[in-house]
Amino acid sequence: MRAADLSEIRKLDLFQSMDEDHFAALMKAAYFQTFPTGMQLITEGDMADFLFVVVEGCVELFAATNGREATMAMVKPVGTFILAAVLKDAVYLMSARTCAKSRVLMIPSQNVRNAFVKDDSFARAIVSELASCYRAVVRDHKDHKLRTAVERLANRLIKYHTCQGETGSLTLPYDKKTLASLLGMTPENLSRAFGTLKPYGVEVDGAKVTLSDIKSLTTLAKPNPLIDVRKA
Amino acid sequence: MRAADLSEIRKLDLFQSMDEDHFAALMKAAYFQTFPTGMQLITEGDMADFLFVVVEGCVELFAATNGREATMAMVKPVGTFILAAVLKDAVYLMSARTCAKSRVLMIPSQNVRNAFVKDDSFARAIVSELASCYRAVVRDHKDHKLRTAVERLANRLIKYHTCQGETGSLTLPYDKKTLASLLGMTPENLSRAFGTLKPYGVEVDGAKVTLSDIKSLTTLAKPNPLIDVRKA
DNA sequence: TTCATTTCTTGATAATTATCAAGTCTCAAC
DNA sequence: GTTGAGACTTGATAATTATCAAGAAATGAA
Repeated sequence: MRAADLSEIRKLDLFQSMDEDHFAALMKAAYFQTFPTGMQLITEGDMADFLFVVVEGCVELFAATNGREATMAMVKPVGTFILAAVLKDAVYLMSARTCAKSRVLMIPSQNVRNAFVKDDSFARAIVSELASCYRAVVRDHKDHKLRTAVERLANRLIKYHTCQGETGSLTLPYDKKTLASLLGMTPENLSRAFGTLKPYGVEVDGAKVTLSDIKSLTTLAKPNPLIDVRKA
Repeated sequence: MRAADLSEIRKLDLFQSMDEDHFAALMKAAYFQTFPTGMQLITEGDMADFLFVVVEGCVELFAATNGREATMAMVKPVGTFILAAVLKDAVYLMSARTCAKSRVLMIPSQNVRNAFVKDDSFARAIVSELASCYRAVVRDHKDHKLRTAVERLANRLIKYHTCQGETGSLTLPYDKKTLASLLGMTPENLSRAFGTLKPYGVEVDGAKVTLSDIKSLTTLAKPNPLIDVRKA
């Protein structure tokens, strides 16, 4: 691994306050690789060999059963995935594929668990990350159990709008097929949901969305801080 | 707190290998209380004051927004809830109420975080518990994104049947309204879903369900070890 | 017991969401 | 340019799920 990469990784929350020796040991065992778009990194059901850290690009977590497939989450820099499986030394519950050219750090599970035991600071960072992931899934689950598809879309648009600086317009971060699956609907329904939101000032042109009546959109969406995250 | 209670709690996975002094300190600050049925213990949005451990009885985790309410999970002995909120020193994302007379251990958040820092064994147990909770929510989320209501019910029945000894019949552990909400449907729809499963050998009489054709029910349900848990 | 409450079920209907089948559009390769 | 693939949209239709209303069954208190 290059020195530049190392110092970059060292800055990540997960490793920042870690002991120097422990960090070096961890990195010695790790792989830092660049993957092209569309590369499947892990498959649900496989044993958790590595902890993954997305340093650049974007990774889609998805799951399938009985011929159906659903996008579970999108991991952006700097985020980890399948931390729980690594800690429990269990199988992955989700598959992962890159949805952009991505730089990914792969740390062998056993080394993560070793470092976890040896390095208290690392352990705390891991727990913080795991708790965050947990809360994110709970939010997502609430979103799905308590809202209709149109409401989920409306809230998602408000979220993107907020994150992108509240300029009155926003850019969808993923293609519509992926966004649809993430929101738990079919691509056809996403199209129609955008149509439903037209009277609320939502205008779509490709990946660009303009919100001309945020007040009425908000009235419809009823965003809830206990479901919709501020950051990211 | 009574000595008998103390020794019982000490046996729980979470505290088992904890240092004696640390355990004593934690328990000195804790409350061990019995609550009647239907008591609301926490409300989503409130700051996480306590970590809860259900020692006896049953607690329902639920969430609400915009006039709608959904059961998110049921916590049975011995299980914790809102661990992530406590560790992150954040607000609860879910509310909780007892759905039976319940004995609950309440440990002040700050004490949990202190013990977490001081006691490595406790920290490891906490992480294991948190990772398990995380994986449980992921499974639940997959269940909802990848299956129809009838499929969710069929798999749930198979799960209960397995847990209760595969005798050809099972007892629903919650009332049907709660079960419906847990499965993400209305009570009316649960009734109809049971009707749909009749041709697959599912006969309902109150809380008792008999499965006379498990093979055909399984063919319909298509249980998946990456969604449906073995234990519990 | 009786009454009242709650739980559960059933029917009718509406809303939501999915599926199937074009059709348009963009974009890149040839 | 032409072609073809993939993304997206739209319409028609079907399946799924929810809502509203009423009735049956179980439960519990007086």
